Amino acid sequence: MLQEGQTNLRSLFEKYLHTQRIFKNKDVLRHSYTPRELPHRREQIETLVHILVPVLRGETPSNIFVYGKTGTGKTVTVRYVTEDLMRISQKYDVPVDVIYLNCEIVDTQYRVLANIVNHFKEESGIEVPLVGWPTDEVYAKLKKVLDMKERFVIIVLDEIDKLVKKSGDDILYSLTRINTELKKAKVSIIGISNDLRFKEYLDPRVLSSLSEEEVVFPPYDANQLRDILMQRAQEAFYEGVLDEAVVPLCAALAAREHGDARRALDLLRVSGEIAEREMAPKVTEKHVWKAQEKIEQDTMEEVIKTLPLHSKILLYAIVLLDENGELPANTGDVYSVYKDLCDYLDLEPLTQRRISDLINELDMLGIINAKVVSKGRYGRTKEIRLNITPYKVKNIYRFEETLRPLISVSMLKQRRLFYG
DNA sequence: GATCCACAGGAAGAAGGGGTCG
DNA sequence: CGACCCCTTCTTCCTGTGGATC
Repeated sequence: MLQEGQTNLRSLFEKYLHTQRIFKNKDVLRHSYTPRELPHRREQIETLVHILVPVLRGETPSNIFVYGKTGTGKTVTVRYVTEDLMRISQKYDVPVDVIYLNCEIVDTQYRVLANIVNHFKEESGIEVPLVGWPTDEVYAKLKKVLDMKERFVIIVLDEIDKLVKKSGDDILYSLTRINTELKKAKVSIIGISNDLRFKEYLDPRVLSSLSEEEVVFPPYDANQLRDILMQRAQEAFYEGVLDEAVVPLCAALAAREHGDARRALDLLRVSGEIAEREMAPKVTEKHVWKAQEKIEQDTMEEVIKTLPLHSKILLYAIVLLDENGELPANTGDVYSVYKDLCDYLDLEPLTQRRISDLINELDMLGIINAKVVSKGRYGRTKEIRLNITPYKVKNIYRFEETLRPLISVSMLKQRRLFYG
């Protein structure tokens, strides 16, 4: 029995092992990968280098504020330039430290300071615990650690908008002025943000010192995305497995979504994964379309999972109407089914006024379509349609304690609920 | 043209959570 | 710690409305 199971398993593995390989190195397509060349970012690279080059002459560089939408190459470019700077600085014997912090994770004043101090822990022997110390003591330690020798410290604060939104701009105020309190070390800051309005939240004093220099990253167009993908595809895939049309299609689809290079890379990677699973010899346009659909479905699934409870019940009411062939339905229909579902779950239903707003929210999220129409004599209402398959919704609810009972609910023609 | 349906969606305020300050 | 404010969610009450039908 066991013997047989083992052979089966082995042969199953072998079946996959010996099929055509698609990926040579999939990591090249990941967001975190820093390529050797950055196409179409030459201008930004040169600007950054120009701002940072004083370091090599022993002068403090300006603080830099970098902004642009997601997937425009901000992070990867800053990493590329700072890594190069580190390399060159060793050659010129200038001590430079680059500290990269992602403020989505390091999102409080304390954590930022602690992370910087701990960056030097091997050299200084000082380590700050992740919680517990008073903030000003960490700040004092930071000054001490930085000032242990002559050096330049470049602090990269990625997604700096998240930090400011959560913890205010005090930390930035301290950091931009820390140089006046240091004798040996010099600190510069590179702030990266994809929220342009974020500058409005800043104290004018912080803003002026933080954005001594600004570097803007415009979105890529389809041609530029194609170049980026081409370059990565060469390293990521085996020769000849990519159909000619694949890269241009990925680029075009991603360009439609405000020129997001991450999206383009995801598309290419998922296309390859789908082709691999299908054991296809080549990645074709067909796989790209499937990948596009899969990515959209995945994000949609994520959105539904995080919906508040009553929006989920409301969505289920629409799902039931859809299964019964009663879409498009209007607000009143949906509300009455929703109320019945609340009854069944033993929950107080929300008012129709509130549900009307929730319907608009689902519409904004693209899960449903709600259009205001006038039916003359028969009133003004919304026409509500479903944008996903009922099956997907049920699949998600299957894993949720409170909503699982709904899966066994169906609806009879007279719109009476039936629990089977 | 008047009527009138079935809501849309604005206003105000209650209730509750979260954060801040002295 | 309470007092305070702000924000979100939700209710109550309300006025407004496009166009088929009378």
